[in-house]
Amino acid sequence: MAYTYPYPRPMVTADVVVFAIIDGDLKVLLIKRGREPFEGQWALPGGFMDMDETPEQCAMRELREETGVTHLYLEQLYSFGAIDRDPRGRNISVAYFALIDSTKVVARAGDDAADAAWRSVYDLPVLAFDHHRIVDYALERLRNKAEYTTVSFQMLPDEFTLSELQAAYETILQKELDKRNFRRKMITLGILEETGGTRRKGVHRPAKLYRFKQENFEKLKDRGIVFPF
Amino acid sequence: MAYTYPYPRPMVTADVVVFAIIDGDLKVLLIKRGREPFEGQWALPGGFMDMDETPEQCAMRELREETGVTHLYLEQLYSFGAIDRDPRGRNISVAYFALIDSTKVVARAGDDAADAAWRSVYDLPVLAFDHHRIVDYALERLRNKAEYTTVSFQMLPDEFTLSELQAAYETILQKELDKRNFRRKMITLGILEETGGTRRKGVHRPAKLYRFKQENFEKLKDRGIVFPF
DNA sequence: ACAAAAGTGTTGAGAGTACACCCATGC
DNA sequence: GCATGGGTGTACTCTCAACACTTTTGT
Repeated sequence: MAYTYPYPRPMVTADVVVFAIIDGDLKVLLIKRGREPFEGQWALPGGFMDMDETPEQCAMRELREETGVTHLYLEQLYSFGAIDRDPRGRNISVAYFALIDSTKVVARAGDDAADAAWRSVYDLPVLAFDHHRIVDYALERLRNKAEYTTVSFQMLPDEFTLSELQAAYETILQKELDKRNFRRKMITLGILEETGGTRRKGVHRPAKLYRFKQENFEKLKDRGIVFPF
Repeated sequence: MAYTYPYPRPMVTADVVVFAIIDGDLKVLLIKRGREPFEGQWALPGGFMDMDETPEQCAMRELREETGVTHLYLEQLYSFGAIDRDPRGRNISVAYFALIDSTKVVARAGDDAADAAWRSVYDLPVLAFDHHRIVDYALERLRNKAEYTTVSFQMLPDEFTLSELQAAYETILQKELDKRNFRRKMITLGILEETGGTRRKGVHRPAKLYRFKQENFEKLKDRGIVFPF
C-alpha cells in the first residue's frame, strides 16, 4: 500500500525523555535500537505517529511498546526539526518530557527495542539522531520546573519522607540544600500532610511519612507562589 | 508531480502569534484567509513547511510572505496536533510566539492573504482552525515570560521612557504597577542606561530616554534574577 | 553507650509593597 | 499660573540564607 500527496510531506515522530530518580541518581530511560538507522545504538523511546493518534498519544504508545512503561506525568517539550536530523529523510520530532516514580516502574525491552535501560543523565552513552540535544533540553526544563512548581513530587512514591523529598531536589538541581530551611519551606507551604506512618531505614530514628496535598497546591498556584531554594 | 510514501504522513505547518503594543493595547497580527478552507475568515499567519526549511524558517517565511513583517523576536511555542484540527486532513502545526516593536513594522496583506491587520488580543474575531487556542496559549506564555525575563523590551523601540516601559508591562500583565517601585526596580537591576536624550510628549516635562543594556542583563540571567512586580 | 539519620529556632539582610508630594515644561 | 505627565524616599513586612545541636532508634 502506498500514500500519494501533491506536495512532499515530512515524517512526524514523537520521542520521550523519561526521568526517574534511582539510587540517588537522575536517570533517563533509553532503548537500544533494534533496526537501522543507528541499529544497536542507544536512543530515546519514540517512533512514527499514526494518523489516528495525537503526538502525545504516539509518545505514550511508543513508550509502552518499547519499554512497557505506562502511567506517568507527560508534557510536551519541544519540536525538533533540523533538516538533517534523520538520515531516512525529513523528520519532525515532537519531543516529550516525562517523570515517573521509580518504585512503580519496571522497564523491559519490547517491540523494536533490543534492550531498555535507565542511564544516569550525567553519564550518557552516545545517542542516535539528535537525541543528546533533546535530553539536554529536557534536563534544563526539569531544573527550571523543579524551582517553581511541584513536578519533583512526580518522581516520588505516594508516601515519602522529607529527607527523600530533599534528596530528590538535590539530585535534580545538583546542589545541596539546607535541611532546616528546606523543611520549613515545605511545611509552611501547606502542600504536605502527614500520613501518620513512619519509614524505618536502617537502624536509626524512623522518619515521618508525608503525602502531597494537591488541593492546597492548586490554591497556591493561583496566587503565583514560587519555590526558590 | 506527486509524492508517494509507504506510510501515510501528516501535513506540517507553522503558525505565528505576533504580539505588538499599539495605541496602549496588546495586539495580535492576523490575516484574512484568501482561500479555502475558512476563506474570508481571520487566522494566524502561517502555512505549509517546505522540505528544505526548518519549522522556524517556515514561520518566518510565511510571516514575510503574508504580512511583510520581518526582523522580530521569535521562539517556538507549542505543537498542536489534534486529529481534527484541519478539515483538509491530518495536520501538525508548530506554533511560534513572536514579539515586535510596533514602530518598526508595517503590516500589509500579501500572498495568500486577502488582508492583514492588528487586532486587540482582548477583542478577537472568530479565528480559523484552532487558532483561538493558540493565541490563548501564546498570551499565557507572554505573561509568564514578562514576569521573569526581559521579553517585554522586544516590544519597545530602541530608546524608550520609563513611563512607556511601565505602560508596556501594564498592557501585557493587565494590572497596574506602582510607579515608584517599578522605576526603582528597573534602575537598580542595572539593565537600563540613559541615552542622554529626552522625549517631549505634549506640553509637559520631557522624559529621559533609556536603552536596554544587554550585557548587564546576561550577568543577571546567570544569577537567576527574577522580575516580580 | 554509640552510631546514624531525624528533627528543630533564631538572627540578619535584602526585596517587595504601600504610600504622597514636588518638578519641569508649554501654553 | 496652571495643567499635565515626569520624577523621587521612607517605613514596614516578609522571605531567604546562614548556622549547630538534640532526639530517636537498633545494636
